[in-house]
Amino acid sequence: MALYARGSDRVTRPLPPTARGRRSRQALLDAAREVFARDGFADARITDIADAAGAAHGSFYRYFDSKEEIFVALLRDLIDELRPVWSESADELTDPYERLLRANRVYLETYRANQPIMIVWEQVATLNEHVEQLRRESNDKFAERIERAIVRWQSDGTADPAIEPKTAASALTGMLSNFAYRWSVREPDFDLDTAAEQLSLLWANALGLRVPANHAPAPNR
Amino acid sequence: MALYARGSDRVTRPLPPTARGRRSRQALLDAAREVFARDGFADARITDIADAAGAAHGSFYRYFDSKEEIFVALLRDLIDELRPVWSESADELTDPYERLLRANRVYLETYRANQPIMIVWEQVATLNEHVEQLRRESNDKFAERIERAIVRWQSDGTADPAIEPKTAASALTGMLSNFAYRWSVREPDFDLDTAAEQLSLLWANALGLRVPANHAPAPNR
Amino acid sequence: MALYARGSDRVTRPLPPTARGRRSRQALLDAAREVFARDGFADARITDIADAAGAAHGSFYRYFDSKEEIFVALLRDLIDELRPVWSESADELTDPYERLLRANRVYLETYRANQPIMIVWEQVATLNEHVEQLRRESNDKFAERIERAIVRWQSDGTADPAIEPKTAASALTGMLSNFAYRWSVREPDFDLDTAAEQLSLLWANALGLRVPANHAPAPNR
Amino acid sequence: MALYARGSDRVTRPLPPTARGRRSRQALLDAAREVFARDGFADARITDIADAAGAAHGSFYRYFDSKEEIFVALLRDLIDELRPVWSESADELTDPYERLLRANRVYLETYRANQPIMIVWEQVATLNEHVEQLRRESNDKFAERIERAIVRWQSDGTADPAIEPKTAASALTGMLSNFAYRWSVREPDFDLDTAAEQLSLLWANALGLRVPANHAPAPNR
DNA sequence: TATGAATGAGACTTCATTCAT
DNA sequence: AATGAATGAAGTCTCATTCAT
Repeated sequence: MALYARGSDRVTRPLPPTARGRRSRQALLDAAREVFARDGFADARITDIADAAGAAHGSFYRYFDSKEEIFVALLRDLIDELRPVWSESADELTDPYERLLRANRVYLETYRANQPIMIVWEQVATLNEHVEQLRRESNDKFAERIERAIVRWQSDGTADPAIEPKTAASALTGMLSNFAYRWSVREPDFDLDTAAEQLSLLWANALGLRVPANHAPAPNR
Repeated sequence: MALYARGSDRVTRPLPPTARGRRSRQALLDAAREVFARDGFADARITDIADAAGAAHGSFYRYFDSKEEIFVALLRDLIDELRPVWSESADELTDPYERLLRANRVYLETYRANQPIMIVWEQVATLNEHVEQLRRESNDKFAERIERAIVRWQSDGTADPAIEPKTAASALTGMLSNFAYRWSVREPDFDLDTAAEQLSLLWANALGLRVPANHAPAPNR
Repeated sequence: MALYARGSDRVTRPLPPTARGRRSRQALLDAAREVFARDGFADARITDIADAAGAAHGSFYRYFDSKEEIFVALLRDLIDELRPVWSESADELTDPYERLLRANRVYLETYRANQPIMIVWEQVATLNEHVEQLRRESNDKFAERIERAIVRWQSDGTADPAIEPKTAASALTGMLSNFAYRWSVREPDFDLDTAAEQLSLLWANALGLRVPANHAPAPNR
Repeated sequence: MALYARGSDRVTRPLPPTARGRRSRQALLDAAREVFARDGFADARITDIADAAGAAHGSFYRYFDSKEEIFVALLRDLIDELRPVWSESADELTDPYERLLRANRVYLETYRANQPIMIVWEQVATLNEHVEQLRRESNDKFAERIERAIVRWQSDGTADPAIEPKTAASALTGMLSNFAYRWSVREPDFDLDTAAEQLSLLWANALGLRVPANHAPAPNR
């Protein structure tokens, strides 16, 4: 298949030299996002993508070698848009719960904003090694950020020392993404605020963090 | 949703009347499980299934109309094998944590025992409405069991009353299944005991349950 | 294919020796008529015929070798039912027009009573040599009867001597059958009396026969 | 029914944009006419059509979706060729019989010139709704022309007023087409002149038109 | 660069017919 | 005589990819 350079850099073909070429390439990418979102990966046909881009069938192959390749290129863009999710936020909220809540909100918001393509990403990850790896890296970045936070909180004495940070980070971020997926599929209009609070509560509890009184929802029932 | 008749009769077509026919059908099912596990759904060819069953090409169609249909029939069998996961266990462990731990272990064990086909199920669920529904039903049964338990524990005063049981049950069972999936894909030989304990700890904490001292792992690091 | 003995006798397999066998055979024939009428020849499947007869798939082949064979057997029965159409009627109506009218009525009635299978016969005749021959024979018998009548009428001085009897008989019986077909397909409930009278009028005129005043419809418009 | 755009554009898919494409499409149409004429509709295989056109298997599907579709496209061309049959002729022959004779001759000539494909058309019409409709439209145009003529002749006092024009037109054109079909199948080399005269005589008589003495064949026998 | 035509491997299905019980 | 399972040839259709213009 495609060959990878070390680390996270992939061999990518250079962008087209002419402006016209770059426009065509971008049109294909835009069209692809639309078509994948609508039809899923398996059912998307290259013809449809070319049609949607207003390009001839054969033009596709000037820019991309295969359906997989354009999908990966698409994901690169998407991953950039997801950066806020896993990048250490610059702001310095001191309260751990507040930070969790913010992170979870951002995650859910981003997921929802990109729902259809996120779902397809999920699908393709199960079918394609390369895409799986991209997802894993993206997941991992988020998980590593959480893992580092857990370690910090444990050394602060803020978090339950019995927790194994790596496992917990993986499990909790998994909980989040799985939740986002399930609810997107079932009830695309779920109430984001409530969901973010409940999930944050579960996280905080799970890690043994203290939840500020003003955030503890009214007792149930 | 789907209603089952008693015993081995399922809705959909009746089993073949002769023993020979039933043997053939079963051979196809066994072959299908093998082929799906090996090739995934999309790459599995009906020809391969027939071949693996030692049957002629066209014989497949005497018993199943399509790849999807045999896959669903296969899942029906699998779901029966998963019953212990979501059926209320008869035993009367009184300690909530103990019960969580047991449930999580059973889940992980079952998942691992059926790893390849579980992974394919996960994949197909994203591609196919009918299969997605089967998965959802299976998930829901487990989640409902957990939800009932949370409600009980909240009324006991054992669990955090701020937790919304339905959301929590969905999130926590999702965490479990996502974890099982991720680890199966990455490290099929992960240590099941440790994983079960860590996950149970997270669950217990998340719900506000007390963890018996003998189960709290040694402090980290 | 099947071998024919001389003349109109065909080699036919003997009827089954046991009563049960004969019943099965007949059930298949009845079922075939129904299925052919419903689905046409090309779309009728042997399975369907067997099913409709309440017989097992394989039983069909004990009695018939192929779809064609059962169709021909079916036509044999049908042709018997059509005998009144082409057999010289015993009664001695003296008036030529009266005899035409009667013949045409009988034809249309018979056609209509057997519409669906007649239409299929028409279809199969275009596809299958053997069936075409049966139809031709059936047509020819009718045409020959008409031809003989024309000759008689011409020697009587009742019919236009310029008419070539063979061509006319073929053309006019063709007109009749084509009319029956067209109207069956378009307006299965066409008014038979009116049609018979108009057609007879055309025949009589064409042949130069005198139409009795009481049969001449009121002038048009 | 179906509306045609001007010139060679038909409803349904637009013609290929490039000359090469149009050549390929036409090659397939030509090949199809040949294959259908040789094998009939049911036995014609798409593969054979592609082969006969010197095209690859899959190329067929760039231009036509199915065997039926190409057959219909073929008929559209054929119907254009049949136009002289049903279009009111410009010439002003005053004698009704002369006009009948000319119309019948044109019909028989055209039928004979396109014999093989006409026969297949006849066959397919019995199998396929769409084709049946095309045939009906074509028939109807001819019948309507005759119907108008009958009405005219009746108001002239030239034709038998007892005739119902619509029925007669349908019956007589049916006679013609049936005759053409029967004789094409049986004796492809029938004598066209004689047939045309006999048929015209029958028509003229049937309608009560006077036949010019020079056209009345010598008395029979 | 762009276009759209051409290719052909590959999978799916159907169903008449044969066979074992 | 009857049953229903098994067979496999035959044909359809799709679509990623290559090519000629």
